[in-house]
Amino acid sequence: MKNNKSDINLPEPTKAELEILQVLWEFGPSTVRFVNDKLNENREVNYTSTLKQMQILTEKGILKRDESQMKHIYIPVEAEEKTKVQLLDRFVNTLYKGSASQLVMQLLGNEKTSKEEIEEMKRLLDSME
Amino acid sequence: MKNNKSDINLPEPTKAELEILQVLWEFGPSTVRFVNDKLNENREVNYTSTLKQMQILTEKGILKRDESQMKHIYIPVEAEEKTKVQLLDRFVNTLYKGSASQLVMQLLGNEKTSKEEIEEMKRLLDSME
DNA sequence: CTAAAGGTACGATGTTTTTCGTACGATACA
DNA sequence: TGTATCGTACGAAAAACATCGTACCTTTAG
Repeated sequence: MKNNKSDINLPEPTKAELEILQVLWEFGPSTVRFVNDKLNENREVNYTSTLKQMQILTEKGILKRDESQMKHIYIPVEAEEKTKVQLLDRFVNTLYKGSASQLVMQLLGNEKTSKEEIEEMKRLLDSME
Repeated sequence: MKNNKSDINLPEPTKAELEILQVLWEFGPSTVRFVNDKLNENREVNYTSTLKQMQILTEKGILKRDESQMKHIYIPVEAEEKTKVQLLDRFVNTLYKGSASQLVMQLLGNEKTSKEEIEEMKRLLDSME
Protein backbone atom coordinates (compact mmCIF):
# COMPACT_ATOMS: atom_id res chain seq x y z
CA MET A 1 0.00 0.00 0.00
CA LYS A 2 1.52 3.29 -1.13
CA ASN A 3 0.89 6.82 0.06
CA ASN A 4 -2.57 7.32 1.37
CA LYS A 5 -3.33 10.83 0.22
CA SER A 6 -6.55 11.15 2.15
CA ASP A 7 -4.41 10.75 5.22
CA ILE A 8 -1.51 12.90 4.23
CA ASN A 9 -3.40 16.03 3.36
CA LEU A 10 -5.28 16.31 6.61
CA PRO A 11 -4.34 19.51 8.41
CA GLU A 12 -2.81 17.52 11.24
CA PRO A 13 -2.84 19.83 14.21
CA THR A 14 0.59 20.01 15.79
CA LYS A 15 1.23 19.43 19.45
CA ALA A 16 1.01 23.06 20.47
CA GLU A 17 -2.08 23.47 18.35
CA LEU A 18 -3.74 20.49 19.95
CA GLU A 19 -3.17 21.94 23.38
CA ILE A 20 -5.10 25.01 22.37
CA LEU A 21 -7.88 23.07 20.76
CA GLN A 22 -8.35 21.13 23.96
CA VAL A 23 -8.89 24.28 25.94
CA LEU A 24 -11.45 25.48 23.44
CA TRP A 25 -13.19 22.12 23.48
CA GLU A 26 -13.37 22.08 27.21
CA PHE A 27 -14.39 25.67 27.84
CA GLY A 28 -15.99 26.73 24.59
CA PRO A 29 -15.16 29.82 22.50
CA SER A 30 -12.53 31.88 24.29
CA THR A 31 -10.18 34.80 24.10
CA VAL A 32 -6.44 34.40 23.74
CA ARG A 33 -6.03 35.62 27.29
CA PHE A 34 -8.22 32.89 28.63
CA VAL A 35 -6.54 30.15 26.65
CA ASN A 36 -3.13 31.41 27.60
CA ASP A 37 -4.04 31.42 31.26
CA LYS A 38 -5.22 27.83 31.01
CA LEU A 39 -2.02 26.77 29.29
CA ASN A 40 -0.01 28.46 31.98
CA GLU A 41 -1.61 26.24 34.56
CA ASN A 42 0.52 23.49 33.08
CA ARG A 43 3.60 25.20 31.71
CA GLU A 44 4.98 28.64 31.10
CA VAL A 45 4.02 30.18 27.80
CA ASN A 46 4.26 33.76 26.74
CA TYR A 47 1.02 35.44 25.82
CA THR A 48 2.19 36.32 22.34
CA SER A 49 3.17 32.73 21.69
CA THR A 50 -0.34 31.60 22.32
CA LEU A 51 -1.69 34.45 20.27
CA LYS A 52 0.54 33.50 17.37
CA GLN A 53 -0.49 29.86 17.52
CA MET A 54 -4.12 30.82 17.52
CA GLN A 55 -3.55 33.07 14.55
CA ILE A 56 -1.86 30.23 12.73
CA LEU A 57 -4.73 27.91 13.57
CA THR A 58 -7.05 30.51 12.14
CA GLU A 59 -5.03 30.82 8.93
CA LYS A 60 -5.17 27.07 8.56
CA GLY A 61 -8.90 27.17 8.91
CA ILE A 62 -8.94 25.09 12.06
CA LEU A 63 -10.24 27.99 14.12
CA LYS A 64 -12.39 30.92 13.16
CA ARG A 65 -12.82 34.06 15.15
CA ASP A 66 -15.25 36.71 16.04
CA GLU A 67 -13.53 40.06 15.59
CA SER A 68 -16.49 42.21 16.41
CA GLN A 69 -14.98 43.04 19.77
CA MET A 70 -11.44 44.10 20.42
CA LYS A 71 -10.92 40.91 22.34
CA HIS A 72 -11.32 38.40 19.54
CA ILE A 73 -13.18 35.23 20.35
CA TYR A 74 -11.81 32.04 18.86
CA ILE A 75 -13.97 29.08 17.93
CA PRO A 76 -13.05 25.68 16.52
CA VAL A 77 -14.42 25.22 13.02
CA GLU A 78 -14.93 21.48 13.31
CA ALA A 79 -16.62 19.78 16.20
CA GLU A 80 -14.42 18.16 18.78
CA GLU A 81 -15.75 14.75 17.78
CA LYS A 82 -14.88 15.12 14.14
CA THR A 83 -11.32 16.15 14.81
CA LYS A 84 -10.79 13.42 17.34
CA VAL A 85 -12.18 10.81 14.99
CA GLN A 86 -9.63 11.90 12.43
CA LEU A 87 -6.81 11.70 14.90
CA LEU A 88 -7.96 8.35 16.20
CA ASP A 89 -8.28 7.04 12.69
CA ARG A 90 -4.75 8.07 11.88
CA PHE A 91 -3.54 6.55 15.09
CA VAL A 92 -5.19 3.19 14.44
CA ASN A 93 -3.89 3.11 10.91
CA THR A 94 -0.37 3.98 11.90
CA LEU A 95 0.08 1.76 14.88
CA TYR A 96 -2.41 -1.04 14.35
CA LYS A 97 -2.68 -1.26 10.59
CA GLY A 98 -6.25 -0.14 10.92
CA SER A 99 -7.36 -2.89 13.26
CA ALA A 100 -9.48 -1.34 15.98
CA SER A 101 -9.84 -4.62 17.80
CA GLN A 102 -6.09 -4.90 18.15
CA LEU A 103 -6.06 -1.51 19.75
CA VAL A 104 -8.78 -2.57 22.15
CA MET A 105 -6.86 -5.69 22.98
CA GLN A 106 -3.97 -3.54 23.98
CA LEU A 107 -6.19 -1.38 26.12
CA LEU A 108 -7.42 -4.49 27.89
CA GLY A 109 -3.91 -5.68 28.50
CA ASN A 110 -2.97 -2.38 30.04
CA GLU A 111 -3.23 -2.44 33.79
CA LYS A 112 -4.07 1.24 33.75
CA THR A 113 -7.42 0.40 32.24
CA SER A 114 -9.78 -0.02 35.16
CA LYS A 115 -12.48 -2.63 35.70
CA GLU A 116 -15.05 0.13 35.48
CA GLU A 117 -13.75 1.18 32.09
CA ILE A 118 -13.95 -2.39 30.88
CA GLU A 119 -17.49 -2.76 32.13
CA GLU A 120 -18.38 0.42 30.34
CA MET A 121 -16.91 -0.90 27.11
CA LYS A 122 -18.97 -4.05 27.44
CA ARG A 123 -22.11 -2.01 27.88
CA LEU A 124 -21.26 0.03 24.82
CA LEU A 125 -20.66 -3.00 22.68
CA ASP A 126 -23.74 -4.78 23.85
CA SER A 127 -25.89 -1.79 23.08
CA MET A 128 -24.88 -2.08 19.45
CA GLU A 129 -26.43 -4.04 16.65
CA MET B 1 -3.91 18.00 37.25
CA LYS B 2 -0.44 19.34 36.60
CA ASN B 3 2.46 17.91 34.66
CA ASN B 4 2.53 14.18 34.55
CA LYS B 5 6.24 13.54 34.70
CA SER B 6 6.03 9.83 33.92
CA ASP B 7 4.52 10.92 30.65
CA ILE B 8 6.74 13.81 29.82
CA ASN B 9 10.07 12.12 30.11
CA LEU B 10 9.32 9.28 27.75
CA PRO B 11 11.55 9.41 24.69
CA GLU B 12 8.59 9.92 22.37
CA PRO B 13 9.71 8.64 18.98
CA THR B 14 9.23 11.16 16.21
CA LYS B 15 7.39 10.42 12.99
CA ALA B 16 10.45 9.42 11.01
CA GLU B 17 11.65 7.36 13.91
CA LEU B 18 8.35 5.55 14.18
CA GLU B 19 8.51 4.61 10.52
CA ILE B 20 11.80 2.88 11.14
CA LEU B 21 10.61 1.15 14.28
CA GLN B 22 7.70 -0.26 12.36
CA VAL B 23 9.97 -1.87 9.82
CA LEU B 24 12.05 -3.41 12.57
CA TRP B 25 8.95 -4.65 14.36
CA GLU B 26 7.62 -6.24 11.23
CA PHE B 27 10.79 -7.81 9.91
CA GLY B 28 12.98 -8.16 12.95
CA PRO B 29 16.56 -6.96 13.42
CA SER B 30 17.78 -5.45 10.17
CA THR B 31 20.52 -3.54 8.44
CA VAL B 32 20.18 0.07 7.41
CA ARG B 33 20.08 -1.03 3.80
CA PHE B 34 17.10 -3.25 4.42
CA VAL B 35 15.17 -0.64 6.36
CA ASN B 36 15.93 1.99 3.78
CA ASP B 37 14.69 -0.24 0.99
CA LYS B 38 11.45 -0.82 2.86
CA LEU B 39 10.96 2.88 3.43
CA ASN B 40 11.56 3.50 -0.24
CA GLU B 41 8.63 1.31 -1.10
CA ASN B 42 6.51 4.13 0.26
CA ARG B 43 8.49 7.27 -0.39
CA GLU B 44 11.90 8.39 -1.54
CA VAL B 45 14.52 8.60 1.17
CA ASN B 46 18.23 8.80 0.79
CA TYR B 47 20.22 5.99 2.34
CA THR B 48 22.23 8.29 4.55
CA SER B 49 19.07 9.87 5.90
CA THR B 50 17.87 6.53 7.13
CA LEU B 51 21.29 5.75 8.49
CA LYS B 52 21.34 9.01 10.39
CA GLN B 53 17.91 8.41 11.86
CA MET B 54 18.91 4.98 13.00
CA GLN B 55 22.04 6.36 14.57
CA ILE B 56 19.96 8.91 16.42
CA LEU B 57 17.58 6.22 17.59
CA THR B 58 20.57 4.34 18.88
CA GLU B 59 21.92 7.36 20.72
CA LYS B 60 18.54 7.81 22.31
CA GLY B 61 18.62 4.23 23.47
CA ILE B 62 15.57 3.24 21.47
CA LEU B 63 17.62 0.95 19.25
CA LYS B 64 20.77 -0.97 19.97
CA ARG B 65 23.03 -2.47 17.39
CA ASP B 66 25.29 -5.37 16.71
CA GLU B 67 28.53 -3.97 15.31
CA SER B 68 30.36 -7.24 15.09
CA GLN B 69 29.89 -7.24 11.33
CA MET B 70 30.55 -4.34 9.04
CA LYS B 71 26.87 -4.23 8.23
CA HIS B 72 25.52 -3.28 11.60
CA ILE B 73 22.34 -4.94 12.69
CA TYR B 74 19.82 -2.75 14.47
CA ILE B 75 17.43 -4.05 17.10
CA PRO B 76 14.69 -2.30 19.06
CA VAL B 77 15.52 -2.18 22.75
CA GLU B 78 11.93 -2.38 23.90
CA ALA B 79 9.38 -4.84 22.63
CA GLU B 80 6.87 -3.59 20.12
CA GLU B 81 4.08 -4.09 22.63
CA LYS B 82 5.69 -2.03 25.30
CA THR B 83 6.33 0.91 23.03
CA LYS B 84 2.84 0.79 21.58
CA VAL B 85 1.30 0.63 25.02
CA GLN B 86 3.18 3.76 25.93
CA LEU B 87 2.02 5.56 22.83
CA LEU B 88 -1.53 4.41 23.30
CA ASP B 89 -1.46 5.48 26.88
CA ARG B 90 -0.31 8.93 25.94
CA PHE B 91 -2.94 9.10 23.26
CA VAL B 92 -5.76 8.15 25.59
CA ASN B 93 -4.60 10.60 28.17
CA THR B 94 -4.22 13.44 25.74
CA LEU B 95 -7.41 13.04 23.78
CA TYR B 96 -9.74 11.24 26.13
CA LYS B 97 -8.54 12.32 29.53
CA GLY B 98 -7.55 8.76 30.18
CA SER B 99 -10.94 7.24 29.51
CA ALA B 100 -10.45 4.14 27.41
CA SER B 101 -14.16 3.56 27.09
CA GLN B 102 -14.61 6.97 25.53
CA LEU B 103 -12.06 6.05 22.94
CA VAL B 104 -13.90 2.81 22.25
CA MET B 105 -17.12 4.69 21.92
CA GLN B 106 -15.55 6.77 19.25
CA LEU B 107 -14.30 3.70 17.45
CA LEU B 108 -17.82 2.32 17.46
CA GLY B 109 -19.22 5.52 16.07
CA ASN B 110 -16.73 5.46 13.22
CA GLU B 111 -18.17 3.91 10.12
CA LYS B 112 -14.71 2.74 9.18
CA THR B 113 -14.86 0.25 12.00
CA SER B 114 -16.28 -2.92 10.48
CA LYS B 115 -18.84 -5.30 11.92
CA GLU B 116 -16.14 -7.94 12.10
CA GLU B 117 -13.96 -5.67 14.18
CA ILE B 118 -16.82 -5.01 16.52
CA GLU B 119 -17.57 -8.70 16.89
CA GLU B 120 -13.93 -9.27 17.64
CA MET B 121 -14.00 -6.63 20.35
CA LYS B 122 -17.01 -8.27 21.91
CA ARG B 123 -15.22 -11.60 21.96
CA LEU B 124 -12.22 -9.97 23.59
CA LEU B 125 -14.26 -8.31 26.27
CA ASP B 126 -16.30 -11.40 27.01
CA SER B 127 -13.18 -13.44 27.44
CA MET B 128 -12.16 -11.20 30.31
CA GLU B 129 -12.96 -11.43 33.97
C1' DC C 1 46.50 -5.11 -7.11
C1' DT C 2 43.01 -2.13 -8.16
C1' DA C 3 38.62 -0.18 -9.08
C1' DA C 4 33.83 -0.37 -8.08
C1' DA C 5 30.40 -1.10 -4.80
C1' DG C 6 28.75 -0.65 -0.53
C1' DG C 7 29.34 0.33 4.31
C1' DT C 8 29.71 3.99 8.54
C1' DA C 9 30.46 8.72 10.48
C1' DC C 10 29.15 13.14 10.90
C1' DG C 11 28.76 18.07 9.93
C1' DA C 12 25.85 21.11 7.44
C1' DT C 13 21.70 22.39 5.48
C1' DG C 14 16.72 22.55 4.93
C1' DT C 15 12.17 22.48 6.90
C1' DT C 16 8.70 22.76 10.23
C1' DT C 17 7.18 24.04 14.55
C1' DT C 18 7.42 26.94 18.53
C1' DT C 19 8.53 30.91 20.97
C1' DC C 20 9.13 35.59 21.56
C1' DG C 21 10.28 40.79 20.99
C1' DT C 22 8.69 44.90 19.26
C1' DA C 23 5.44 48.02 17.24
C1' DC C 24 1.44 50.04 17.66
C1' DG C 25 -3.82 50.75 18.39
C1' DA C 26 -7.81 50.58 22.10
C1' DT C 27 -9.40 51.21 26.57
C1' DA C 28 -9.57 52.65 31.26
C1' DC C 29 -9.22 55.66 34.62
C1' DA C 30 -6.73 58.98 37.81
C1' DT D 1 -5.64 64.35 28.86
C1' DG D 2 -1.98 61.45 29.58
C1' DT D 3 -0.19 57.25 31.06
C1' DA D 4 -0.67 52.47 32.32
C1' DT D 5 -2.88 48.45 30.74
C1' DC D 6 -4.45 45.27 27.59
C1' DG D 7 -5.25 43.98 23.02
C1' DT D 8 -3.59 42.51 17.90
C1' DA D 9 -0.01 42.05 14.14
C1' DC D 10 3.89 40.19 12.52
C1' DG D 11 8.79 39.30 11.55
C1' DA D 12 12.45 36.89 13.28
C1' DA D 13 14.92 33.98 16.41
C1' DA D 14 15.15 29.48 18.56
C1' DA D 15 14.36 24.74 18.80
C1' DA D 16 13.10 20.42 17.01
C1' DC D 17 13.08 17.39 13.18
C1' DA D 18 14.50 15.55 8.82
C1' DT D 19 17.54 15.22 4.86
C1' DC D 20 21.65 14.97 2.57
C1' DG D 21 26.72 15.57 0.88
C1' DT D 22 31.19 14.29 1.58
C1' DA D 23 34.94 11.80 3.65
C1' DC D 24 36.75 7.74 4.36
C1' DC D 25 37.03 2.62 5.35
C1' DT D 26 36.07 -2.39 3.93
C1' DT D 27 34.79 -5.91 0.83
C1' DT D 28 34.52 -7.92 -3.61
C1' DA D 29 35.23 -9.00 -8.50
C1' DG D 30 38.18 -8.89 -12.19
